[in-house]
Amino acid sequence: MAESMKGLHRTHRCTELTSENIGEEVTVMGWVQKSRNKGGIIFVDLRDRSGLLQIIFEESDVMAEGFAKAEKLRSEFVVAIVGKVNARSGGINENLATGNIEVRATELRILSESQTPPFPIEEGSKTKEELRLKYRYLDLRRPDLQRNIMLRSKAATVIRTFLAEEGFLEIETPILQKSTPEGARDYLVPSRVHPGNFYALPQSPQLFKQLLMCSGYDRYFQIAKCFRDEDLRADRQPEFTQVDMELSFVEIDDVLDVNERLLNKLFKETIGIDVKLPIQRMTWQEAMDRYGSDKPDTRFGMELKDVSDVVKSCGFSVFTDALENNGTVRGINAKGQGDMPRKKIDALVTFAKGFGAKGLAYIAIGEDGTYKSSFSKFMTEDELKALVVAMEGEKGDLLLFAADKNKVVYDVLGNLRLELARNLNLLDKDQYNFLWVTEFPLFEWSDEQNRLLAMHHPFTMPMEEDLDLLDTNPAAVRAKAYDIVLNGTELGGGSIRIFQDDVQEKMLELLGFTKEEAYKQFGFLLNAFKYGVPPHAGLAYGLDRLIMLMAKEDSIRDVIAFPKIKDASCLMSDAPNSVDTKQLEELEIALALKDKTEKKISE
RNA sequence: GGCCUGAUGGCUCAGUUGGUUAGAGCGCCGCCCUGUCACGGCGGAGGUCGUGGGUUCGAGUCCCAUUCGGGUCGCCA
Repeated sequence: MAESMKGLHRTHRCTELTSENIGEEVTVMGWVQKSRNKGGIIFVDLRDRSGLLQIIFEESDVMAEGFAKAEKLRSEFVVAIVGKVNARSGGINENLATGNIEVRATELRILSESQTPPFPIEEGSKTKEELRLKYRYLDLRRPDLQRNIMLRSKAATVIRTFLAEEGFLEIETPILQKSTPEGARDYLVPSRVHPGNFYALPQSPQLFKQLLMCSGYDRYFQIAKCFRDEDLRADRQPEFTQVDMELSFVEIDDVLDVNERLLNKLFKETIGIDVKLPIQRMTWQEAMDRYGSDKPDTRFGMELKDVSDVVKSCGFSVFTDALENNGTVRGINAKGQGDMPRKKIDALVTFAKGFGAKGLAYIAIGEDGTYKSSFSKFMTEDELKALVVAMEGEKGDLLLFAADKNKVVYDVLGNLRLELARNLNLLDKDQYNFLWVTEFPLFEWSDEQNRLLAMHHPFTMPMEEDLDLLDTNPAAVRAKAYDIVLNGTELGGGSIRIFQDDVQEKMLELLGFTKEEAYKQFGFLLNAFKYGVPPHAGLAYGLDRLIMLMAKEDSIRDVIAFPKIKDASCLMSDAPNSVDTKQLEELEIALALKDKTEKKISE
């Protein structure tokens, strides 16, 4: 039977008690982690979100009735205990923050009983995530998850405080928005009042924050929920949180500066890490050339080298054909991996093929200086040697080459580099390497849609130097856009915005919008730009990823209280679900389901 | 949508080339124990091996399909 806590007030969390409290009467409340019944004496580890505290029950202190109750305690019972803090007369427990004290109970109330939980509530759980997510409310009791969630709260507080001190205003923007065709797939919300019409959940507060700049709020931020109806990954959820900001009357350096100071303060105050300022900057082109990625992990080297010139007249047609087709040949040097077994190299080849490579050429340099190579028979000894020299290959190294269109080569080697680093354990989670990547291309070409797409978004300002290219060679135009990268993860990104309606119209035109379509989609923004708009810029962080890296987790599910699984459903609540026919009728929505889904619905 | 991978008591796993009553640790239940903290001792319960077919004298094990998870490519302005 559950008892009332009437008349009791919790005085401390478990680990708020220290040896300084010895002799005090305290009231603690929490969950039974573990009960150890020695017969005439019972030890209970009490748990709350602060940690563990040992409670000791003896009949001389709690009376026969209290002792009888204590004997009934099982894991996850919720209890209130009044007692006196004592120094431990037994040995101290070095593993516990409160290991040198214990509370000698004088009163016990069982506030709530518990069934045996379906999996152990403990740190470092080995239980399948599937089960933990089904019982997420129990999973969230585990210390490691509680630490993550508390870290997240702390981080949000530091961010709010910092930005407020810097003159940013926290302003909310609508969740029910207008759907736009650019970018990710929208989550749609049907309108009852306007049958056949839909709101979209925001992919980001982009347009609204720009309008806030038009309205003179000059520095805005928001910790904003965003939604994208795309497939999930370990670091991607359909709903996620952005730390979103926008500033007026600024240039790139202003934005980067305030954000560097934000990151510095954030990492210092949450996890005690010193972020060295200024943060390194690298252009997009340099990042691609050196790391094959626009979000390079700079914790290790193994940089790409362009060897196109070295091999342009060699006898290996894989290389020369690629060069003739406007491609390049580039390589990476896996130092000291020359003795990698054939089987592992084959696995790397398979890995590379997953990123579009037709194959992967390699030279393994033996400790005796001899070459083992997949293409030695197509090259002269001198040609091979020149290639090894170009790659700075030494005895015992493994050189890996990709030859293809630039995009493929970057992608293959960039990912191969990461794969090797993972295999060779080169990634130190205690090291935090920040990097600004700047001067992104304004556009990228879509083969699928046969048109230019905005690489960042359609409101990104081109670099002044490249404005002339908008008419002649738009694909070469660079943008005033920047990403903040941490250990190979894109933490956030932003740009200087277009604030002239004519440039914005031009941009939309290049993206394939007619003027009419542009106004239909973004008219409220384009019109706003006609009434005096300050130069402005912004940046948004993926808060989940940020916390994931700070907590050294591999999945953002570990820093989100109630995450969704791969198919975007919730294992705990079973969302999404089918709805009542009446609800659909109200919305004037009829379903045209394909067989597979229909079956699922009728269940 | 493609590829890879997993599913065996409550949890985590083992299960040899197909061969009797499918094992272990932890947990759980009962009894005992006044200094435990990975408590200890004794005893006990608990599994149609994700599901459905097939091959076979015989399937946890082989084959096919399917469900439910995870990773990844596509996708993610």
